[in-house]
Amino acid sequence: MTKQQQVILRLVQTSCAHCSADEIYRAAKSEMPGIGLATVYRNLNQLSEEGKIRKIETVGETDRFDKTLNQHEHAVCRMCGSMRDINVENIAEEIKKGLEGMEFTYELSVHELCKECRAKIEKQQAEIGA
Amino acid sequence: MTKQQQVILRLVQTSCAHCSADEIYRAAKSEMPGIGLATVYRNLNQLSEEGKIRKIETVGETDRFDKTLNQHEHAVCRMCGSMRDINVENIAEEIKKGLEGMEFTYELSVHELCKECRAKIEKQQAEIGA
DNA sequence: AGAAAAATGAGAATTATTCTCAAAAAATTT
DNA sequence: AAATTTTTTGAGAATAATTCTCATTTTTCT
Repeated sequence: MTKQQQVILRLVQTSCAHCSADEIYRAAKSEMPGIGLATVYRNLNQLSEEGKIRKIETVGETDRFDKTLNQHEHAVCRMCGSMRDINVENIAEEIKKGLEGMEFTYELSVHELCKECRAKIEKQQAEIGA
Repeated sequence: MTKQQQVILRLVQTSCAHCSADEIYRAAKSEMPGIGLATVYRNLNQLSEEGKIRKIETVGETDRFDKTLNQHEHAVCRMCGSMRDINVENIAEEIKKGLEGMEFTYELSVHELCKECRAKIEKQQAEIGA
């Protein structure tokens, strides 16, 4: 673990919640002036792949990073961009409310493997096994 | 309604489902060679604001456009990018399934007005009224 | 038809993020 | 500890989707 990685991890864990890469970059820069933006991005992605931090991707917003690992969702303010945590269990309820009162809007992005691609992968694996 | 707008609307309604702006652009170009990309984007956004078509925004994917107006969600294949419709009523259920079996991943993007901004707006409206 | 308003198209601008690659740092081997 | 290999860094270029600008064209209104 390099010094840069340590600084970045600590910043995500201790400084502002729901930070953007750029916010982390500026914070990191103030204690390590030579650090590069690419390094910040590289490590943020790496740390989130390792499960040490969580990357929050939202439609229309820049990615943010969070220390909280357990499953929860986020709501972004249309005006000021502030982000707050919302509870997974309430989603269905909140969605229903939202659809009625238009108190909020949401976009659900689901990523899967479609039937065709699943079949393709299974075929490939069978070939390797043969 | 300009000719361009008519062509664009018709293409969304009749050609490929879940088209990207670029796909619409190329299709439009083949029957109206002079059309510009900016015009396609402009009209797609306008049409979706008018509620005549629907813009599908997804984390990590380029925007797509859909003729289907009623509320439903979409699932994108991680490998080939193909998109299929999924039913709104099953969201909570599907999310739960997803969390258990990791058959798919999802990102929920909620957009709202935070308390502070709501208060700000109400204050402004009160001032105008006074 | 003529004037005013709106829409178009070409290309520049924007923005967040990733990529490239030479130099620096870290890890490993002797 | 020196030498060698591997990994990581940092600067800036590249990318890619979308929006913006603005002169020109088209449409609308009278």
